Amino acid sequence: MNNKQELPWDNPRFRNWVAVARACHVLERTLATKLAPLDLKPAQLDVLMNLYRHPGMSQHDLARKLLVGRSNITMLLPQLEARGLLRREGDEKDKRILRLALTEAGGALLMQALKVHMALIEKAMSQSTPEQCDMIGEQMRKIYDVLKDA
Amino acid sequence: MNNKQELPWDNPRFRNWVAVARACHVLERTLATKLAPLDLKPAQLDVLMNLYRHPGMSQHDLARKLLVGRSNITMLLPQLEARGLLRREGDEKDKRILRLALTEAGGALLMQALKVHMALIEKAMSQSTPEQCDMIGEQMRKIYDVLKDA
DNA sequence: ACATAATAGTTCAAAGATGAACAATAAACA
DNA sequence: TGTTTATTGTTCATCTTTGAACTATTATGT
Repeated sequence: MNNKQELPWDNPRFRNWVAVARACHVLERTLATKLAPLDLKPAQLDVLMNLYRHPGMSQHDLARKLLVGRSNITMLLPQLEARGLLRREGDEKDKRILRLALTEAGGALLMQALKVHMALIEKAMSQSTPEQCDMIGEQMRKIYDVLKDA
Repeated sequence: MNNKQELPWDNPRFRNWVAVARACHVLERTLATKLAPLDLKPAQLDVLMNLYRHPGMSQHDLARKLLVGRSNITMLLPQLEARGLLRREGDEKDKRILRLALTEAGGALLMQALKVHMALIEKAMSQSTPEQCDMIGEQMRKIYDVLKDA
């Protein structure tokens, strides 16, 4: 047997990444419960956030931003559209594309949800110094870049 | 309108946390595809890893380790048990409890999967210095501690 | 122009995750 | 002891997520 293989638990990179994953998981979970009063789920909040920042984006663009399949978007949007939180209108030039935008109500709900989200992130990240926080963000962006098309 | 509210995108903590979440998401996704040849999903690998480190743990303990509901475990284990990767046997003293342990085959598959997982994490984290890596882990453990019972 | 590729979005079936209600067992305590 | 409360694991209905077809539209190449 190849027992000479270093066990991952002795490897700092492994242990530290596990910590990242756990922190992510628990924050996502907590966010879900805190958003419940607004009748919003984290995935839906992600949609609203992206539409706020990139009005007029297509469903395909949105799916890529959210690291999610296109069909997921198709299933996700009608609920939000029915609640009057966003609009979908066909592109003039390319009839395949649906352009997405927040409605007024969508923007208002987003602002409420962002307060919740911000408060949670503040609580989580306020234990790090600004320098540590920036460094973490920097490293994570590197990770994303390395893996995004692997 | 309360436009004085600082928008989260201008807030370093927010931006940096978003980067963490995205890195996590993309790594999990990548892991899923790399694990596919072994017919293992990340959630199943998590089970095997925990049983390796904590043989004899109960399903309840496992659920808490994985930050997941007990029913999730109930649905997850039979597949792995049927593949002969783990054993479930009732506790002598407390007949409610099922004690879990890897089989030989489970351990062997785990070792294969760990190579894949390690390689991926190495690829992701090798861009950070050991000091940065440790600092990230340290901060993430703090986040977990703050949120774990919130 | 015409045939072929690629792209945007949808549909659908299968797999996963979740939480509430439940059965069996153990613990607390009167 | 007997009754109440907690705990463990399961079941079940519901909701998400996913990936593989599929349709409609646009781009590409000859």
